[in-house]
This record gives sequence, structure tokens and C-alpha cells, in this order.
Amino acid sequence: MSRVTAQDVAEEAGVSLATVDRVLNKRKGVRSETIKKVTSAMDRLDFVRDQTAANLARRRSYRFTFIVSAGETSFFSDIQSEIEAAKSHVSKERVDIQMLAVPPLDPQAIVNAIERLGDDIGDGLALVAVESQAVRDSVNSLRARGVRVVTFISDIPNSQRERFVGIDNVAAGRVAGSLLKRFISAPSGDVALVAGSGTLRDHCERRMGFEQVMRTECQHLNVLPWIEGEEMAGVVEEKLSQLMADNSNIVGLYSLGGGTRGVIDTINSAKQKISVVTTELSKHTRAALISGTVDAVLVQDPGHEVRSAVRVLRALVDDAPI
Amino acid sequence: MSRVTAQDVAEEAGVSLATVDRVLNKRKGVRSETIKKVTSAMDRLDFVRDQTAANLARRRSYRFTFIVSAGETSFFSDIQSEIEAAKSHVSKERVDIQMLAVPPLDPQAIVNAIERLGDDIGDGLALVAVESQAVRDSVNSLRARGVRVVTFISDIPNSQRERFVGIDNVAAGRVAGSLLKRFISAPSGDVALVAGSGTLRDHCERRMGFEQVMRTECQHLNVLPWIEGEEMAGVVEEKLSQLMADNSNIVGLYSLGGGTRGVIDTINSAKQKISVVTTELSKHTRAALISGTVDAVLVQDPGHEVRSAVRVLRALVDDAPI
DNA sequence: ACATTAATGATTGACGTACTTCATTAAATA
DNA sequence: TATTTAATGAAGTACGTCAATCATTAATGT
Repeated sequence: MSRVTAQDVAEEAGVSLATVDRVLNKRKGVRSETIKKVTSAMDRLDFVRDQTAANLARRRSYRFTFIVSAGETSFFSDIQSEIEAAKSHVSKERVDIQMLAVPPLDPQAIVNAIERLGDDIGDGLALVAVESQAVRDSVNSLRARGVRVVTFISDIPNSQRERFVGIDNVAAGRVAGSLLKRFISAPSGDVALVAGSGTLRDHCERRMGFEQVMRTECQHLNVLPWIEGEEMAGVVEEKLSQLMADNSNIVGLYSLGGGTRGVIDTINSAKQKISVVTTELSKHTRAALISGTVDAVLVQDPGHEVRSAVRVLRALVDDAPI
Repeated sequence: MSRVTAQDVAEEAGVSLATVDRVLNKRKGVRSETIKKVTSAMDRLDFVRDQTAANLARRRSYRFTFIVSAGETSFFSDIQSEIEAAKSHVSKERVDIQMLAVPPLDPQAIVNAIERLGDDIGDGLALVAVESQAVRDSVNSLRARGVRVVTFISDIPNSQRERFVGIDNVAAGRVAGSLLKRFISAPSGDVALVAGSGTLRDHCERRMGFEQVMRTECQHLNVLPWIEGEEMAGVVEEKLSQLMADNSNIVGLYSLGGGTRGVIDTINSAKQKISVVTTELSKHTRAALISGTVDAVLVQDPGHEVRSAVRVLRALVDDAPI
């Protein structure tokens, strides 16, 4: 009934506990023949090493850092509270999480934060990334130091980050596109795009997916150049109301992240009937969904993302399959 | 740097380690005054007890049982493989998971399985429930024995199950309804509903949400009595093609779970143009989505559900907040 | 003042693994 | 054969907590 221990393996293999330990931790000084004896005994007995006991003995406690944007959007404050929640949850299992909020859309701020942390960054970093060569370099040098790095929400491809935790943003953009296609009944017209910034990979990817659909399936619709709101509702509101004043032909809008509240306020005070698809579920979008201002909201669950990031980082540190 | 231990707390409080332990485990024989000294020392030092070390000392290993339907739908086989994946993942952390697949839609099968398991059920049970008094009683008696029980995917309200892990099915139904509303351009017509069974709470709830939207926002559409496919593609295909042969006025269809493959096959071979919304992402629905047979698929991520169930069960056993 | 009870300390051996040290054995080399 | 080298065993300490035992001290009742 009770679990198989390394001691059991030792007996089964006819060797000493010390040898099993040497095999387990890949230390030298064991003949390949005996290694085989031990490993075969292991899977004969279905041995799985008790990672928690191992961590105890190693006196290893995982230390992870989360760097997130301090944007004023409720999406990011949601993420922060989810990280806090995860933190107190996993602290019972010897994993410490520290969170750093940096100014949004500022690659240098991220780089500085990483520099300032130094070794205090711990065993792993989860990063809401901004695409920039400086950040990429920073990530790569962390990896060279053995720090495990994952990106979440927004990715930095071509960097040495080991994983991206999050949704398939291109697919999300495509879904938004096909939804908007259905919602728009007008025979033709313009479609507005509102985003946070072109340096955010997730925004670019959603845009890609969206434009794919528009190009192939909605020749009757014309996608306007996107509005960059820099994660601030005020900026979005200003730029968007300007755009809508200039252009009375807008029939649809896709808010693909950042400053959705500004979008909602603008649409509310406008007279045009516009079909709207947004990202991020918050109290604002929820209300707008119910009132009919917004036709659909594409949700990503921040709690899920945070927990996945922790899980993946832990697996990376343990060299376990994901 | 290193973590605060119970020993540190003892020194800070000016008591012995034994006393701290008594407080920690709520054992008797400590004056309430001393309890206060200890607890205040604890939060002065930010002590969090190392749950993994505690489990080791207690030689506690969590044992959970998952009971799922052995339905032929790919949704359930997905769930089964996700459970297998979770199993090997958490086995490193002294939690053992056993999975039992029972015939679908058979409350008695669930009850029998629980009886047969006896104490072998372990510390907790995660159950894909079928609504029935027998199952409810069975769950309640488990709870009385101290076994923690959560339902997932489908709930059994009014039972003593402690949590439901899964999506808000009423909301999912509403989303399906409002999507279908947009997709259907015909001025009037009938809408077909395909489900697994009325004894599955999740199906009923999705139906509720769906009909809510239809009733309030789609007076031009008439929802037909639902088809129960009993989780078998063949049955669905038979009943649905019959229905479509009898009724040429069908303009929309909501497949709210179970036997979606049958729906797709039927629609494919029919000549009518019908707007379709389904649940469960699988290779069939994916293909149908791309080919245009299906207009939208509402996904729930089985891996996420399984991991949540494990997490919740563990927290329940530890008496930790969720 | 004495016996009784309750509260606390001190100590110890688990739990399953990591890691080190020292001794022993076997095999390879001179 | 003597000597070096490599492989293994045996034994111990540590990690942070649990749980039990026994000894000690303080508070209570008679």
C-alpha cells in the first residue's frame, strides 16, 4: 500500500541505498551495468521519487519572480491579485513568489527591473513581455545564468524563453474576426481596431488573426489602421472619438486589448450603431455586454494563466516533463 | 533568507518547540495565553508551515478517485487522458489518483462503483455526476465518512458535495443562444436542441441559459423539444435525421453536449442551410468549424478542469482556503 | 502542607531523500 | 606481486514537521 521508497529499490536491485542515490542524482562512480540493475528495479517497482522529500533534503525552495505591467487596466490589476492569491497558496509548498509591477509598454523598465533584481530574481521568472531587443537580450542573459524564464499573456519569440504560457492569440483574433463578420449586417463599411501597443506581441498576433479573417472572408469590410491606446483609457477615448468623428462609415470595432473601458465610454456616447467585440472580462465589459454596447467579449482567465506559469516554472526547475 | 521554521517561532515566543507544535496542530494542553504568545510570534515572523514536510512526517499521501463516464464521445476520452496526465504529474508530490470509468448516464453504475470501492476510495472523490437520488445519497454517506467530494463538469446540487469545479453552464447556454441569434438571418423558424440526457445537470443548465435567451430575445424563433442522444453518435444521427426529415423549417441547432459527431454527420448530409453551435472541441468539431458546417464551438478545457479538481480536493483535505 | 491536575520543556525517532565521509572490495596497471 | 584506480557499501547528518514519552514546574483543591 505505502509508497515505494529508494530503500525498496536498493533491496530489489541488490545494491545499497547509496548506489541508488548515485543513480538517482546522476552522480558518477557507478558502472553502467549496475545503473541498469537499478533502473530496471525502479520500473519493476514503479518507483517515483518523492519530490517533496527531495526538496526538503536539498533544502530547496523555489523562488520565482513575476514581472507584470502596472497598467491602469483592470486586466492587469486582476492579474496582480491572482498572483497574490497564488503566492499565499503555494507558499505552503516552499515556493516563494515575488511580484514586480513595472510601467507598461516600457522595455527599458523591464530590463532595469531585471538588472536591479540581480540574483534576487531566484530560480525563475515569469514575464509579461514587451517585444524589444533589450528585453530579449536581458532574457537571454538570464537563461545563461540558469534562470528559467517563461513569458505569459504576451510572448517574445526568438528569445531563449523556454515556454509561453497563454492562449493562442492568432486564433483569438480569428474568432473575433468571424464573430464580427456575423454581427455586422451592413453590406459594407469600415472596421476600427483598438490596441494597446504594437510592441505587445499578443496584440499583434490577435490583429494578425483578425485581419486574416477580414481579408479572406470579409472583402466588403475595410479594416482601418489601428489605434494605439498605450494602455490608458483616456488616450483611447480621445483617439477613438476623433476617429469616429472623422469617419461616419464605421460599422464594427475590435478592441484587442488595453483600454477597453475607453472604448466602451466612447461607443456609449456615440450615436452610431457599431458592432463591438472586445477582450478582457471585467466589470466594465460585463456591464457593456449586458447593456448591449458590446456584442461579445473574448475572455482569458488570468487565474488560470498565473497558475499555469507557476506550474510550468516548477516543472522546468525540476527538469520534469510538462 | 531561508524560511522561518517552527523552531524559530519557538525561540521568538520563548517557548519550546513542543508547545509550538501543540498550537500548530491544535492539540490540547496549552493555556490560551501561551497560544496567543505563539500565534503572535508566528505572524511577527511570517511563519508558514511547510505543508510538504508536514505531510512527510504524517506519512500522509493524498489518495483521490475520479469517476468519469466511459461514454464514446471524444470529450470523455479527452478527460480520461487528462486525468492520466495529471496522475503522473502529481504522483511526484505524494498524491495518488485512480480513475474509474463507468457506463454513461447510469446512476446505479456510479453508486455501485462507490460501494465497491469502499475505503479504497481514499481521501477524496471527483465525480462527473448524473442527477439522481441514489447518487446524492451515496455522496452524502461518503461525506459522512469524511471523504471529500467534488463534482466536476456536471454538478449535483442539494447534495453534500463541497464544491463544483467547472464552468457556469447557464452562462454557456446563454452565450450559445446569443450567438445563434446572430447567426440566424431567417426571419423565423425552428431551432433544434441536441443533448445527451436530462439527468445530466450541465446539459439542463445549458439548456436553461439557452432557452432564456431564446424566450426573451428571439420571439421569432421556436425552440423544439430536445433530442436526447444518450451520448451515442448513432442515436443522435437517427433521431436528428428523422426530425429534419419531418421538419423543413429548422434554421438553427444547438448541440449542448454529447454526440456532437452525430450532429455533424447529419448536418453534412442534409441539404438545408442550418446555423449550428456546439460544445466540446474535438477533431470532429474542429474540422466542421473549418469547413463551415458548424458556426461556433464553445470550448471547455478538460485539462484545466481536471487540474482544478485535484487542486480543490487537496485544499479540502488540508483544510486550506481555496 | 500535601496530593492532584494541568501546562510546559526536553528529548527522541520517525518520514523519504540528499549528500558526505570512510571503509571495503574488485579490477586494472605497473 | 604490489600498487593504483574505480566501484560500492555502511553509516551518519540534515531538512522541517509530527507525535509520543517522560520529566519538570506551576496552579489548584483539600
